[in-house]
Amino acid sequence: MHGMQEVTGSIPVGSTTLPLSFELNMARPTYDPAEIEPRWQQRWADDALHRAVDFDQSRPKWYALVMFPYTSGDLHVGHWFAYTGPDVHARYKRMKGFNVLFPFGFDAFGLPAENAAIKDGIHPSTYTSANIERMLSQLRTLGSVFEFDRQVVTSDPQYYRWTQWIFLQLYRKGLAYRASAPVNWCPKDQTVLANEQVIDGRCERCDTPVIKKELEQWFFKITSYAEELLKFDGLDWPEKVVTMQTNWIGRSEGLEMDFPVALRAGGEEKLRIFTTRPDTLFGVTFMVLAPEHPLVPQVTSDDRRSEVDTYVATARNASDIDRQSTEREKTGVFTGGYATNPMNGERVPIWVADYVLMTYGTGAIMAVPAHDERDFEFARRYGLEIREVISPTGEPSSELTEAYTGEGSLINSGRFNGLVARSEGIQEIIDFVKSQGWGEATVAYRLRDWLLSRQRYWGAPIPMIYCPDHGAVPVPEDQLPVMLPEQAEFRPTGDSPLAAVREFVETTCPECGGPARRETDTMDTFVDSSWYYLRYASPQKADRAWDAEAVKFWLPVDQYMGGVEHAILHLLYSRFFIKGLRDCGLLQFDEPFLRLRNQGMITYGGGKMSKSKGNVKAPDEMVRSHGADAVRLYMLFIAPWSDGGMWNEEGIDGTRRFLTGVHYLATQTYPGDAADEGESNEERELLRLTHRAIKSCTEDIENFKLNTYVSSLMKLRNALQDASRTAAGRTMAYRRAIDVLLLLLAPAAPHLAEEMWLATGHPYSIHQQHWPAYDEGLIAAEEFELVVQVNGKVRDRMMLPVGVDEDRVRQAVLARPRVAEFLDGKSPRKIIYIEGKILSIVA
RNA sequence: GCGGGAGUGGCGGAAUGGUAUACGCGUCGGUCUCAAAAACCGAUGCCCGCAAGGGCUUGAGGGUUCGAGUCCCUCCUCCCGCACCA
Repeated sequence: MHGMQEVTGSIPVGSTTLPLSFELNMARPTYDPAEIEPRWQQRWADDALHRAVDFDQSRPKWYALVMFPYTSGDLHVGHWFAYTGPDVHARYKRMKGFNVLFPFGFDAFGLPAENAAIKDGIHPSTYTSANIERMLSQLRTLGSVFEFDRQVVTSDPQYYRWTQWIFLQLYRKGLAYRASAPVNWCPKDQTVLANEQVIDGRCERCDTPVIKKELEQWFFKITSYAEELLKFDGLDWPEKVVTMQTNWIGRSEGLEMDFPVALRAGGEEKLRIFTTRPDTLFGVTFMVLAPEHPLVPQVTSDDRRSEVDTYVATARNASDIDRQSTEREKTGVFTGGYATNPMNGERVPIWVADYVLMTYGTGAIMAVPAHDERDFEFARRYGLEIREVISPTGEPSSELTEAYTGEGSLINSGRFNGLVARSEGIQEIIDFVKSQGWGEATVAYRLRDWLLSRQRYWGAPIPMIYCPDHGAVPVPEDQLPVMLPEQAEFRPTGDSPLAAVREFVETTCPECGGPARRETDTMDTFVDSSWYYLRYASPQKADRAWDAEAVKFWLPVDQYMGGVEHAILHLLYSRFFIKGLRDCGLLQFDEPFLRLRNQGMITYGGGKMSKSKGNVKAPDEMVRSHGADAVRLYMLFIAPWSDGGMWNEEGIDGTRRFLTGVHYLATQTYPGDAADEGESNEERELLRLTHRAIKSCTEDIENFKLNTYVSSLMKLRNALQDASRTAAGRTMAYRRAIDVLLLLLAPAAPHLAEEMWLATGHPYSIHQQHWPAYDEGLIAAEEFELVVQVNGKVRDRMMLPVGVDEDRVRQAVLARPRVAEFLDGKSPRKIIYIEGKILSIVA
């Protein structure tokens, strides 16, 4: 025994006094996580306890997925925080009777490995496999139920072979194409940068402002799905993510319309513009072309030529931060050319200015300074005319000090005067423009096609061959994978590293057998991650990307969990892939992820943990000193899973104490002689709090409110500890309550729960038990505490039987001396009774 | 600028319009100990009061209500996303 000393006495509990016997000075026997945790992990792995069963029709399936990590180094507590919640949820779903698929893999291609390779002179593949080993061993110590048998690694040739195959399917469908485009270029590192490597217009690595460079690139035609990607019907996604994607796609309805322009060389050309405000057409006082617009040279007059050329050259070389800043004063030059506004026949000057983007709409605008803030600013600066065509009063304003973008009616607009701006005005003018054949209603999207080629080494080679006679030819499918050559100079030189590997580049044309060159660019890693969740359905399949039946069985993903930083790119790309592959006839569903849940971020030392920032906190030491169960509970308890927060490990003692307490209750009171089942008040009370705990734990896990799930477990433990010191501690209800505590604890602290399950005389394994059910009828108490308010303040409380009728409540309350005191002789003007809760008296 | 989210004890946080501060950390007191740690027991929002008790309190200010952390209006602060998108 453990120096236990029995003391008897009494403590007041509520209004009654209960007999009591409790232990003093008891150093609680603790348990050794280092002994029990690895033991159970081994046993569960040997028994394949958590294996998903393909084609099992006897249970509902549940495909739970966490976003797979980059192989950039050790797992840190941020990863653990992210994975513990989903792990608990998956375990819970298994106990609820689901056939759960919960796989894990690694996003292994990409810049982290390449950068480490450049820095330390290690080959990216060596670096990557070392990290994978390390991360896997950490995940095992966490006691997670990820199914590692289905592991997917994107840099494995048996995986990227199918990434290349998918590229070819999309290419054949016309969804992948090659075109010249401006890309991000870092002048210092002499390399192209991925969009996500450009932070606020600067190179992520050297902080140099990035410029645009024109290069031949590969694109996926995601824009042809812009409209469908705006639909989220049937998806249970966070509002925030839906909004972000919707804004990113940026749908705008408007008018495309031609303005005739006289060319310098003689003749006439049509300048096409896009506007969302056709109702302001009579307010056009100038036109603006983007510097890259093809008509610029043709409309520029001889006397303006040198100035225009200089401006265009400067704009092309300007860095993104300079060009995109809204703070900067707008600049531009007059071309000397003129366009005609078909609406009123007026001649309007054509300017070039870099506030107009070649990449949106048609790269040209009609400027209406009176009703557009940007045009207003520009007109002010260059002394251009500002003509009001919309007025809130219907009368011209005396002076415009800023662009008026509000409601009003049309003025100075010929036959359209008096129409309501926006709604009516837009419609009528579009109809008129259409009837004249000047243009038509269109929809513009902010979304651009997905630039997928990278001039980088560590990625899947794009499976194309260039033949002098046959042009771009796809690599035949039976020649996949196009292997990434092991030896290559991957330091950035400004050229694709693969271009320097002769054995790789030199090949023959699949069409004619003549000499040909391979494509030397590799694919963006977002391509790899756009389909990995399909591979999990049949990861070992050697002769195809996926087994159609397995995909049909498991997909779509029921619940996808990860950081909100992937709200746009990864999730949008994945949705595009599914729709594209569906249209290739390869899939029969429309959306990859039915339900999406985002965890919050764990910050440390003022920011997101990342290896490059050096503020990483590893969980390993905590696991050694407190055990995986305590760390798991702490991860759940530290903050709401969806919020995250600042890392702080001071509270870990609390979850460890809790587990020690559970261990104590389960070992010290079992096996004891339980008295026959009775119907005592204590037993009914135990039953009540047990069912109450089941209810709140169930609801909390369902809703991913995992911090309150843990606090419910703690409340139940506290209550059982109190009960253990009374006669109630020797009843069947108490023993059942201990069982329930262990079952409810099992998803969060799987090792201790299993150990105690056996220690209390149950058969292996607790993880194959059913999640306990609760009975609402048993939760209801027999008495309730009525709160009495007088004039809005709580003045008294009293115990009453449940179901007591209102008249009796009123009588009882009005008879109370404290109530009389606060009524101070006045008679109540109004009495409100909320059944079972509160009685509010207004005097 | 536009869009989204959030402001509650010393700290992390909890609260279907109905007892604000659950649960935990920390702190303080106690038990045990030569002592300390651990463990256990208890107290712990703030102010006044010996006490009984009273008053105040959810970023600020108004409003609706018998009753507001929660709903409405005005404002402040912080975080996240997009940002010259015509």
